[in-house]
Amino acid sequence: MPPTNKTSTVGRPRKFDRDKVINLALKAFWMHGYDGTSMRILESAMGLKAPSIYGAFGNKESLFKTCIESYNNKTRPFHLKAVDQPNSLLVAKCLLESAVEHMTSEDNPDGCLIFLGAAVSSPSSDSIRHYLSDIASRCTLLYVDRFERSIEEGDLPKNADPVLLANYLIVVDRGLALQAKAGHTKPDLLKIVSMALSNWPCCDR
Amino acid sequence: MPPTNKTSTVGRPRKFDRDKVINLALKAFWMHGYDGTSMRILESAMGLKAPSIYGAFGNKESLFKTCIESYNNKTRPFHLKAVDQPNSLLVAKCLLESAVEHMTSEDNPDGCLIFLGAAVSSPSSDSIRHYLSDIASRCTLLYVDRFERSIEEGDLPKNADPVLLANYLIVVDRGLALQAKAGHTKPDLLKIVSMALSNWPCCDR
DNA sequence: ATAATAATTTAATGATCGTTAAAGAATTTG
DNA sequence: CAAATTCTTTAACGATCATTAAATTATTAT
Repeated sequence: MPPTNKTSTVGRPRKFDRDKVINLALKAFWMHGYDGTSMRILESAMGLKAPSIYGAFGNKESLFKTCIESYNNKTRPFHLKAVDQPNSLLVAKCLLESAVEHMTSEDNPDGCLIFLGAAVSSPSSDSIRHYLSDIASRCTLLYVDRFERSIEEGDLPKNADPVLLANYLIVVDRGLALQAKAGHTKPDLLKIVSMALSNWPCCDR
Repeated sequence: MPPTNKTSTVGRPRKFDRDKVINLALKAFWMHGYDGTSMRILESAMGLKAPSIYGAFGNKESLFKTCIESYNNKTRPFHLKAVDQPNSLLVAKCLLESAVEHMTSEDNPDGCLIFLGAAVSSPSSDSIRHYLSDIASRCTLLYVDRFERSIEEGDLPKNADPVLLANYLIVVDRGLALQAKAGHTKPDLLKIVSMALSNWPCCDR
């Protein structure tokens, strides 16, 4: 049985909120990356001692994956909102603009946990990199499917390449993440988004 | 006096070629990033023991900076070739296409040392991140200047924004680097380049 | 030859890494 | 109450981190 947020009915109850400390750990990973976030950093970020962390989450890698899961749950609505837009240009616009919002929000560290985490590859964390790359791939597929629908619906030309369009968006998205991490501001990034969308092959507008 | 490639005339001569081991270290950093590249990795990559490395390069950080310098010297010709193109579209095309070539070359690790190195930020390597971000900024400026010239020369409209154009290229460049690191192939990336350039605001063509 | 110098080798340093054993504290069950 | 269970705390584990001291080796200068 996997660990849940509910403490067992017997024994000493935990005195921290699981979701709350996941969020704290998430921000630590987001700031420093997987390798850059030591257990000492996690301890102070989460306000817990190592054995409590291990008791609740297994080890550092599974804590990281738990954080990624939480991160995905939080960002999924943005993707669903994007693919729910009425045409492909609005899909792309919605994706990139909420990405910029997400990457430059006051409440969050700069950049994107998934994209930037996949940039690192210490030998010890190759499995982390592949894990994150897989997530990015699944995310791309969501947009490929959406653009195939756009071709059927006629808001993209018949000869449009859904895979290319989706990959293009992901490349811009990734680039924005690195640019945000390098300290560029939200207005600057939004200008780039609008330029990146000015070549979109719409049929209607 | 800073260390040079020439061994002092007196004392035991070094038995390794400085430039050669810089190149070996460079590839190690390129593969694993600054933090991910331990001294053990460097020792085996360079075929040297730690004290020889320290003797020749100071410490890990200054070895890294030496590698970056070498990397810059090797990539500078590509940028100079790009800004030497006759108009801004060709400048952009040359930049992105040689970037893809560079990031997916058989001889090199995937991605871009500068861009991806700046993605990480362990507390210990914040200075590294800023160092790399500065390099990227200087690189951007090169293209800003070039596009200002393009406006004067008339191959960009008078109302074009050179800073935006340069930043757009850098964002795409950074995105391509992450995409390459995630395993995407050269043909895929070149298709994205051509899409990324299809919105270029040329006056002539 | 001897002295001086510098690179290499071996082996170790203290710090920090992720992880865990052992003991103490808090709760439910019988 | 006592027993059982589970979390927290303290303190440590071996491994690895970047770095260096000391001894050895190879070369030039005298």
